[in-house]
Amino acid sequence: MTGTSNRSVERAFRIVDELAANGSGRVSELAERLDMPVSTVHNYLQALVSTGYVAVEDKEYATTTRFLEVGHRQRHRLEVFKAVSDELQDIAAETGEHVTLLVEENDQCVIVAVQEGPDAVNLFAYPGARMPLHAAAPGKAILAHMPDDRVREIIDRQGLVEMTKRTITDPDVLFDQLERIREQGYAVDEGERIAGMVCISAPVLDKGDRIRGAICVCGPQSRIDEARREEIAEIVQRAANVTQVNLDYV
Amino acid sequence: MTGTSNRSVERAFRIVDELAANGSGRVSELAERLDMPVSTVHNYLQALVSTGYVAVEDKEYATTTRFLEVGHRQRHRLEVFKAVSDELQDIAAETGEHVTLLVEENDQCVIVAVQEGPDAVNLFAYPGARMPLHAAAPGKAILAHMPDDRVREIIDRQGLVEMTKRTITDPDVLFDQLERIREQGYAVDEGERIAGMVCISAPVLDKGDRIRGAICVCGPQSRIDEARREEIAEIVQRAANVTQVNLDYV
DNA sequence: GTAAACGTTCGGCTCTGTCGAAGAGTTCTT
DNA sequence: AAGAACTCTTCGACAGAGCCGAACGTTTAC
Repeated sequence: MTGTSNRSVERAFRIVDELAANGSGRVSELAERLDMPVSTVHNYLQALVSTGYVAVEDKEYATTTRFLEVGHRQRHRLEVFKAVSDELQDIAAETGEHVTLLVEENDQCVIVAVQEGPDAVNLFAYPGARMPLHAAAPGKAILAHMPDDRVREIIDRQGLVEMTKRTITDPDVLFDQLERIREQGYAVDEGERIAGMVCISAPVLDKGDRIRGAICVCGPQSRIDEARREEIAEIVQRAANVTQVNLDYV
Repeated sequence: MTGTSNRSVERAFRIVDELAANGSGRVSELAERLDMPVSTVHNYLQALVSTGYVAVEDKEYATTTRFLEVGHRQRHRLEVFKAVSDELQDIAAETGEHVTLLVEENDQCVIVAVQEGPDAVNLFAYPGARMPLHAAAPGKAILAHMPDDRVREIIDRQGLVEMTKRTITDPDVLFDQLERIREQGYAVDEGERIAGMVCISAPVLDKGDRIRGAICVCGPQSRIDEARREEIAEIVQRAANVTQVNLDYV
């Protein structure tokens, strides 16, 4: 949080980010894109290869499965991930839609697990995908159960970025909604993050009422009318409840 | 490959490895385990946090979901992963056992995807998990379709480490087996990597006969007799075949 | 309330990462 | 074929970045 940092570490991960974004890259290509000297990039890539986190084949550098490994290990230690166990799959089967488990991390809302039901639309949703907390149902469900001043801090740091015309960009409107979410026990968004998509999400709280994550169902607006929305809200809340119980016995 | 390296990068990833291995860690704990000065570890952790790959909560440092993200993005670019699509799930349902997709990376055999059938035994198998190529059916299936001198190089670099009493440790025996695997189209191991487990695996080749990965079914010896083994071999080979066809049309 | 353990900041020294330039390959053009 | 244009890799001298001991805060334990 203070100014202390390490240039090499920063640069190494900038290269990793670039590789992850583009799938792979060559020395000079990366050098140009990152605005670093070719020989420097070359050195970093060598160093990264020797760690095993990057591999090279025919001068094409790419991240290795080590990232998958580290990611999966971490996920398995996320208590809420263990606690949700088969619930996601059950909901996906029951609703047919796209089901996700999300947690808060670094002021953002991150997908931890994805389960696609038989009718799920093809979203760009994969474990690790990030989105702003204010701009979707799961994020709002999470914010609703954070202390108000923490929410304010997050708004200060991240702002209320507009993702679609319907995204909430006024803090007062947001706080009103959070209040309502607490009352009704679940959150809804209609195209606030992705136009034409409806998301319904219930928070997962632990024994001490601390927010641990959210379970979310997403589907196209055309398929999810008022009645179906309540139906799904029921299902999602039930799953969140089961998860909460599991959480306390882990 | 040459001596060129970068101490900071090495150290940063050593810390990441340590965090991944133990789930999380505190400054002094890591300092001791990695034999580095406390202040140095502190600096690195700060740097890592600022990259977003590590997060800290109550002095506990842990890797973030960023690793999951990078890993999943990479996986989606693995052609063989796309090509195998729903085959794994189908095999898992059909056989009831533990089904995996594996590829070669850095002289090792790495799990890319896991699908557990209803009767699957609880293996310590997750995406990113690594094993020696010579010590299990999928690795042997992969080796069988590499040029001989490449296999020799791998043996030279990695050795034939003994994992159980049945692991192949003699190069001649290994080469004989590879020959047989090529003839019969699939590989088998009986407790060569994990005592009591039988694995049956078929290679996935592309148009140019280059090896791209292997599909593997694992189950307890007690449940998989000679007849069932052939049955599974059929299924695995069929799936590998479908994958190969998909691969050529991606 | 005191002691012990841990986390964080500071700053001077040194070693390490840095990057230009040259060398070695590779691919495309003429 | 031979050159031109490119990329990758090696080398080495220099400067500034990382390093770590020690001092300072802060938390935990007893």
